[in-house]
Amino acid sequence: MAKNGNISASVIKRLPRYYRFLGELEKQGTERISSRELSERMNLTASQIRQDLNCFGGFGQQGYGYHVKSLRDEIGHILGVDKEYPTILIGAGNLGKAIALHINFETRGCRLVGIFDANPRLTGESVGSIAIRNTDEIEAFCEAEHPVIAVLCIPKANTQEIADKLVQLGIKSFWNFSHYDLSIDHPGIEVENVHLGDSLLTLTYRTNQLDIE
Amino acid sequence: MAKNGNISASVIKRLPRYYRFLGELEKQGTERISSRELSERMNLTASQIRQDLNCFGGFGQQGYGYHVKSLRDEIGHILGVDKEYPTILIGAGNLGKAIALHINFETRGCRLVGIFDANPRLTGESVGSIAIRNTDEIEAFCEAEHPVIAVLCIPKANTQEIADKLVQLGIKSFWNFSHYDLSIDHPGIEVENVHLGDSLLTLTYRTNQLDIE
DNA sequence: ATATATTCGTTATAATTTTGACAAAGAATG
DNA sequence: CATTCTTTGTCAAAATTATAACGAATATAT
Repeated sequence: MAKNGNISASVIKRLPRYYRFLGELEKQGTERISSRELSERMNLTASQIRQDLNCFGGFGQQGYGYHVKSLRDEIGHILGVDKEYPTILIGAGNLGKAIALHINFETRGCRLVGIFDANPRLTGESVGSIAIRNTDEIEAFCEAEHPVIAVLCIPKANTQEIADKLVQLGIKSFWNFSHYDLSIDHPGIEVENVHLGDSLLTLTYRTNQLDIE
Repeated sequence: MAKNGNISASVIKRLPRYYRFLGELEKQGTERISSRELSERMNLTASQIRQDLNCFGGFGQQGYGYHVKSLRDEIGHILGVDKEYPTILIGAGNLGKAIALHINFETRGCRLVGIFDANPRLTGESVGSIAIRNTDEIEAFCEAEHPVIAVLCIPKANTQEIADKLVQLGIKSFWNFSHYDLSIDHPGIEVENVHLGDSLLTLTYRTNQLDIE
């Protein structure tokens, strides 16, 4: 049933959104849904939904549609929400703290196990239930806990250096919030750069266009 | 020179990144750069860079390349970094505060002029140099200050309702961090949904693939 | 001053992504 | 139980996006 070949990035980017919408439907008690109805709610085409889902398998049934709970479970499994990748966060400034508190890592296959900051005055302070450790403890921590994912909320100047070091320590994936385009040439390392500033700038552009047109 | 027709979203999304890289080059004292050299630094093709830039005008010169400072200024102008759109932020929780402090609004054409939260215990508290006001003051504030952009850092349950109200009060653009896909049907309203959870989930997926393949 | 090398802007080609069409499978109806 | 309706999965077409190719303009070197 699973015909997972290699899935394009465009499809992958839509999966979490399907997962969310199906979650809402499930919460509302909806048992089944057709691609047409889902497409209306999500503001895309039914054809695209069917084609996206068929990258992974025939989850639907002709004349019926999709069973909401089963489909959501399938997509969740594909995304890996049932994993528990040990995750560390580097940089406990405003953004780092907010990410640590605001993001539900557990429901996304991650378990936040450590927070680090270079500022010794933060050492010992807690963010939620997790104590902030000093950056120089990272190495020992990694050797003991083997984290797989690192969230980077650090200034751009240090980012490449720290990331390279973390690769040596076994980190496989980076969720990078620093104002720096991280790229790691090693194969088998994944990077997700989040550029909030870029996101805002595209909105400024579009706001600007409203006035012009 | 400016042949700005209607530019595709794919191009727009790359502009802030060009702007950043050119800023770095300028800071390093680089005066000129060719599309080839820039493409190597940015990890895309020279052809794409030339085609992207030519959506807006011929900023380069054969045999020379692009003048870094001029090109950066042009792109900045296109994006609207020289604007001063009055911007308000709703929701002064962890994420809202972090965004207010962490994002440099001024360099992106925005001026953060007000922060609001429904929790009365936060009223009067300050984030950076801006006092938190109670949500019920939004209406009067908008009538006095005419903000154009709203940053939403609020729970998903209230998002649509608050956004609709803000549209009535003259807000044109939304930078939406709530776990809700905001869509406004009015023409002339722009929405940039930022789904940090979705971003993490795509990383979980890719981390998962590393193990499988 | 001439020749050679660079590099852009633009057009053509290729690749990717999205949309549309329709047969087949199953559900609903009378 | 046969008929009609719904809706999927899949294939084909269209649209979009990215890459390559190349003439023309300019810089650099001899």
